[in-house]
Amino acid sequence: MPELPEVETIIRELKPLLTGRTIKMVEPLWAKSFVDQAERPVSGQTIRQIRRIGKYILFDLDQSHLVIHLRMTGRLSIQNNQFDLNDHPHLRCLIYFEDGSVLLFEDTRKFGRIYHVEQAEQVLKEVGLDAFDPQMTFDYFYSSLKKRKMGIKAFLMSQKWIAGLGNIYTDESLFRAKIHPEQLCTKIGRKKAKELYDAVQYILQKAVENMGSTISDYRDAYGNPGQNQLYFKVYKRAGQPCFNCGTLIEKKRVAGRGTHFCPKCQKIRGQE
DNA sequence: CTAATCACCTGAAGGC
DNA sequence: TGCCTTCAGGTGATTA
Repeated sequence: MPELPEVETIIRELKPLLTGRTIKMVEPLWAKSFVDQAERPVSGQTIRQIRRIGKYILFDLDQSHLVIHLRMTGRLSIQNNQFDLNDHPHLRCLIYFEDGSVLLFEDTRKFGRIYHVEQAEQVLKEVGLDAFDPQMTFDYFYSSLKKRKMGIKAFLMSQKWIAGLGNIYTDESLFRAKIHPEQLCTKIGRKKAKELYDAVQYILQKAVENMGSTISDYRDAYGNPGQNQLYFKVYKRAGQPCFNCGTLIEKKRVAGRGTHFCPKCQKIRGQE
């Protein structure tokens, strides 16, 4: 479910509410949801900083880190008082704070994880620079792109060279840049790559402004859906006319994922 | 190195 | 109504 814009929305909401709070204890309700790989106990530590790298949420504690990935259906929310367990059938982990508040981790499909580690790198070793990292310049983007002998969709999705894009925003970015998802990276010239870089920044920024996209499961920390799904140009629009040219949007499996694109606007090119 | 296929899970939707 | 298949905002392991 959540890609960069959804995760960004959630951490912006959690930051003022949780920074400075001290953890009393963590209670996993589904054992796999909480992975404790740290020597030091999590209890008694205070959240000093909340940040994000790609789709990962990081709580920097005094001596260690909580690294959270929501995968497909994970949700985080804060309950300040008594909450009714009956309202949360997919509750997987609870983080209790000294002041009486509780962070709920709900996750229907049980793919999400909360890692407790001494070093965040233990979890993030395969994750590249965040799409919004100041070091993610066009030159950086293009130099990693032109070396890869893979399709452009696989490149954008991998998280290794640019972190934060998932299936929705990859398809939307490629449509905006008018690049076919199976276009080989090595065949994308500097000019076209710049259009893609700009498209990625634009698409992600607009999605953050719209508080993320909700297809079915995604909710922010207050339980609200996003609004960005109202602005999709290709995602979930198979069989509907392209907003540019009227050609029907196609759906095809690319890089293992259902991929939406306009066959006329997004042609595979030999070079450009 | 890259691509493809599972695996991990649950629930919704469509076909018959 | 019910059964079966397919699909889903993700990633990690394994196999060609």
